[in-house]
Amino acid sequence: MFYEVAPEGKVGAFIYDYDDSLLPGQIVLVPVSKRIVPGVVIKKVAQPDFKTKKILKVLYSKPIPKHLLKIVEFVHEYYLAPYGQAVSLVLPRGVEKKRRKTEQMFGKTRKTEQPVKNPKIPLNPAQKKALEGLQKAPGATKLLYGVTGSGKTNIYLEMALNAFKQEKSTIVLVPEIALTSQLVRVFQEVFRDNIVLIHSKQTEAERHAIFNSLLETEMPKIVIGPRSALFAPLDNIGLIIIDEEHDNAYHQDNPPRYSTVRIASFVAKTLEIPLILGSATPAIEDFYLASSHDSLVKLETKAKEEATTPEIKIVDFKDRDKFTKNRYISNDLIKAISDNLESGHQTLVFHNRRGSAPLTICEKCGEEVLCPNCFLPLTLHADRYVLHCHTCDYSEKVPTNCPKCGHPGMVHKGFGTKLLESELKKLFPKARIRRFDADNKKGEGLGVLYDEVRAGDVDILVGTQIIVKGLDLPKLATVGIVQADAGLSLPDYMAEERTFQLLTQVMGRVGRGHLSKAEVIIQTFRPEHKVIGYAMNEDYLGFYDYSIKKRKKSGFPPFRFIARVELSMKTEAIVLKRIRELTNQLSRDKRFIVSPPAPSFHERTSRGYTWQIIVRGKSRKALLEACEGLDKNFKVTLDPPGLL
DNA sequence: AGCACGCCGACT
DNA sequence: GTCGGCGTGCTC
Repeated sequence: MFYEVAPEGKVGAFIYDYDDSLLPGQIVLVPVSKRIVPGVVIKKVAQPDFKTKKILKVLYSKPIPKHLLKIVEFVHEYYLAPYGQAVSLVLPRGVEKKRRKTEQMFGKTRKTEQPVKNPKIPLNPAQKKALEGLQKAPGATKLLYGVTGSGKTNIYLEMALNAFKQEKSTIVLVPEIALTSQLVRVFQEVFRDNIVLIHSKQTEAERHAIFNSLLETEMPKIVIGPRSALFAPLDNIGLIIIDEEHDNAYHQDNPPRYSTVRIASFVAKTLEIPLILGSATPAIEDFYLASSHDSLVKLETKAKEEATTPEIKIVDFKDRDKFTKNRYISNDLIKAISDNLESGHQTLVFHNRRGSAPLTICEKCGEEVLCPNCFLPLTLHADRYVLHCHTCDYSEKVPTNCPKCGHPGMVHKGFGTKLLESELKKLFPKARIRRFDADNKKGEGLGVLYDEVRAGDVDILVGTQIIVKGLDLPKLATVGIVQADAGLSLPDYMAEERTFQLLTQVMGRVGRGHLSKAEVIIQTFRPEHKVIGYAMNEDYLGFYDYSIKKRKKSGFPPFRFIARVELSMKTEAIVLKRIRELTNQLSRDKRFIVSPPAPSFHERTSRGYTWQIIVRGKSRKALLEACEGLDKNFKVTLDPPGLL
């Protein structure tokens, strides 16, 4: 008998033969050229007119759930991903490996299960209304726009409980499990050991074991995990929840590039189950889609009344009178920090740039020190006195003389968290200052820091965006945003949305009802900028309105689909020639808007030059067809989560 | 991913 | 003319 099998890898689906009969979705081992790789049986086919190889082994007698096969098909078509890449999403890493015998994680029968006690989830009137709204909303995908502190988790719980009572499983997706301990805790209180957690610290073998148990079990489960948890091999899914649906972590940035929200929406539609997207700052795209499908539910009442509204102060960076004590830290922020030190409160100093200085240039000839591999500027790390590449990890000693003209005067431009840390140390020598960003060593995890900060062992916390996701710091009185407009001038239609979300998140660290004092100090070169205004007023709806009009006018998502087409070649001349030819060719098709060629973010690598164009079209089908026909040298990314 | 094939420059 | 560099395309 002959079967179409999609093997893992950068290949399509092939036809093999096998003596016994097989079911679509069975995981098998097949030979592909000289390698042996795992793959999934797609379907039975007629004998082809070429000689086929044999399926070597059947790894699982039970096929993976049908919706996972449909996901493979969907990702293949919707993102133009090779079958093999799509398959890699639904198989755990190392399925082909033999594992030592492990304890069954949970049994097949009801007896071994800890029953859920009959819990009553307290819902306030606003939450009840929102729940009803979600239940009534048409279609599968629904957006729960709930302001911070409105209690979205209780609604998730109630819906998951309803599904559970009907013997159905729920998948709860969170951006990063480490930062979601609160959500996990409340779910555990209700569902006990019916919860299956997936997190990044699990080993390949542990994940494999989880895969096996989920595939085997017939009991309803609550699977909580990052984006990959969407591919849990559950047969009886009744509900999918994506918390903080706007979060960047829901986009996979290595191939196959996909949006978790888009795939989940597809799954919900095919299984005819609800998908709940929850956020206080939904992605502009998703808010638009939800409101035009009448599936938007608003929850605008805060559950806890004690929460204090923060006092917000804007400091114009251009006004040097406000920076007489320090170049980067305003007098207002310095005053706030000293007040907090006196009263035993904490201050968070936020700046989304690591290192000491992002640029090192020769003061005479202007030569920039670049990474020899990536050709991107090297960042100064003054504590170790090295220049470091944040892209490839290359590092070198700081040159004393210009590598080009030999002039003995290199200057460092710009500033990062390490510089802020040392400035703060000078200003407050007695304060306990802690910096936290991606430069921290392994083992110095967020958890350790979090405990330290909660215990009150830290006075001033300096950090980048990794510090601000979901932390609840009871002694935090002031948040200082060092340069709120950093990132607003990037040539990317997503730049404003990302800045708004980041600012909202940073500001949200304060005023959570622990202290009577809650203060945000926003330093910016552009105090008049609309986005900063919406963020400081916590006006998501205003920001949405402003953004959607802009998107409509300029023809960006959700009004057009985007494809980014990149070309890498060894010489710049050839790249330019060929990408210009492509631009002209695509521009002739009136269904597309083609941006002029621009150097990619990683413009030069040691292997060559990369340029890109952005193609936009109202019809995804037309866009897919145009991209499908391109020469293989062109690398296509559909729906890139940004242009850079 | 890994490997064969084939086109082009360098060299005995 | 031959060796080998690597760019290109295929794997059922």
